[in-house]
Amino acid sequence: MTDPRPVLVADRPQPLWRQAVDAIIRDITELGLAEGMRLPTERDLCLRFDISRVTLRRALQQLVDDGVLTAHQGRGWFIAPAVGPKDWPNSLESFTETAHRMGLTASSRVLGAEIGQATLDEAEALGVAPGTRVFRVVRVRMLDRVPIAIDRALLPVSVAPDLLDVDWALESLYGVLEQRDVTMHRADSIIEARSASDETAAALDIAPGSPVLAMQQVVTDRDDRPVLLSAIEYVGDRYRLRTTFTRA
Amino acid sequence: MTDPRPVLVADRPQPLWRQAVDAIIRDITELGLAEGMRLPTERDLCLRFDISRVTLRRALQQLVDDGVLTAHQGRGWFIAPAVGPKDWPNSLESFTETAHRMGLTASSRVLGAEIGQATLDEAEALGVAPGTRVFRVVRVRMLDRVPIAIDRALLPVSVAPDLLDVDWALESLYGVLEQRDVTMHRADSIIEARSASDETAAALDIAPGSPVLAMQQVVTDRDDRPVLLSAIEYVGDRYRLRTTFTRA
DNA sequence: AAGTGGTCTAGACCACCCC
DNA sequence: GGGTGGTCTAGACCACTTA
Repeated sequence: MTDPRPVLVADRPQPLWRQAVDAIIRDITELGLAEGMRLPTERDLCLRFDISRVTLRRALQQLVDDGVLTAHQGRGWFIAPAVGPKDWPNSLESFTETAHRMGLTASSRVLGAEIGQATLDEAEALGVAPGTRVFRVVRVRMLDRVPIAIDRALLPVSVAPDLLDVDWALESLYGVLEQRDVTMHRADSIIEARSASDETAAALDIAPGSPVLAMQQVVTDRDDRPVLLSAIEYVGDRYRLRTTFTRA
Repeated sequence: MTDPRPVLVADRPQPLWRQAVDAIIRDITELGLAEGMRLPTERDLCLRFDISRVTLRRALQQLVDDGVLTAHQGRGWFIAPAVGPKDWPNSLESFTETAHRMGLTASSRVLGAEIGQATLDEAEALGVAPGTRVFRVVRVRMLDRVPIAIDRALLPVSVAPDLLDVDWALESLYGVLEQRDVTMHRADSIIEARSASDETAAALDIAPGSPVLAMQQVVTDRDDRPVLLSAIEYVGDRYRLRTTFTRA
């Protein structure tokens, strides 16, 4: 027989504890282990991965931080209740993603898509020079054909080219941008209640003056560079926004 | 001379690594170390706390998770850029605190304060039995005498006693609760735009049907136990809500 | 009593940064 | 080259759960 080879490779493209994290996640996803199920004991996992207990526990700790596992002293390690994006403190979701999560179909009616010049306010929010060429798209967002919101988005053409060619009635802005390697990491948002303007009311098929939930967002990438301005007005009784506030 | 005593006690009310975390935080705050300053080397800190390097690193890792420190390989440990409350993703602020931050004075007109029984919905949200004795207070919240919102708060009397004796026209609910050692850590919030009911409109001195921003919150303590239900309706054009969404 | 996770150690080697 | 953090180990003891 040959020597028993370590399950995890010895030379390190990745630290052993990182490999253990990946291996455990793979086990959970591939074996389809459900929430609440028990893992093998730490000592067994050490044998299986051929690593020390300290190293294994570093991996387990990481998985706790990631919300994958929980430990119960004297009992064992258990798979944590699955937290979907909805349980995440404040996940930035596109309209399309939210629709999917709720089992609905998102679509749009395009009211306008053009390339123009950034106004003073827009330029300031985006951190570019006034007059910079920007792409604008105005859409009525619908869930299963029901108009839910009117969405005015704006971004510098330098962020992503060729946006005029996209079929905005079907495509998701977030999806399109991510295809073009634009990362959207944070959205600073201002929210208020307003009366629908005549124009907005007509687009959304509601009475003028009806309450709408207006949200203005500056979306930035991982380096805090603004990539997108978004102004959405949701029909008051057709949308709810969820968020979480925490206190130090 | 006596024996040199360990800096950290040997018998453990707290794990050694936890004590090290506290000691380092104390150093930073008491010595007023500024962002970007370097800490002693790991080996020095081990000597000082009389703990092993593994244990020290457990503490340092915790401080990284808490956003207090950052490590640079080959260079040392550094104090992370201070994140003020304003940089905090979503700080939970009371109406009074927000007013202070903006340099305004918060006051209230009390529409009702009583002890009653929790309804089925309230009991479910609070995680108590229906009929549990709860304290309710309804207030019109004002900034510099201008009515801004109507606030309906509810909490089990078991959380804090004697709430009927408080002068709610002047006191802050958060302030009163914190005096009674109730910690408010998280507020899961649902936000929507609504038309003001006749009752709400009268209380807020606006036209019936005007848009209001309605926010319902379940406020929980550090152990995720619900301590407070809050339903606030803000006058549409007198309030804006700020929040931040992030993406994985 | 046996098994589980929780904590802790002393020592080693490596990768990276700076002089 | 010398100092720093990054990783890893084998072994020990404790606290908690379960039977």
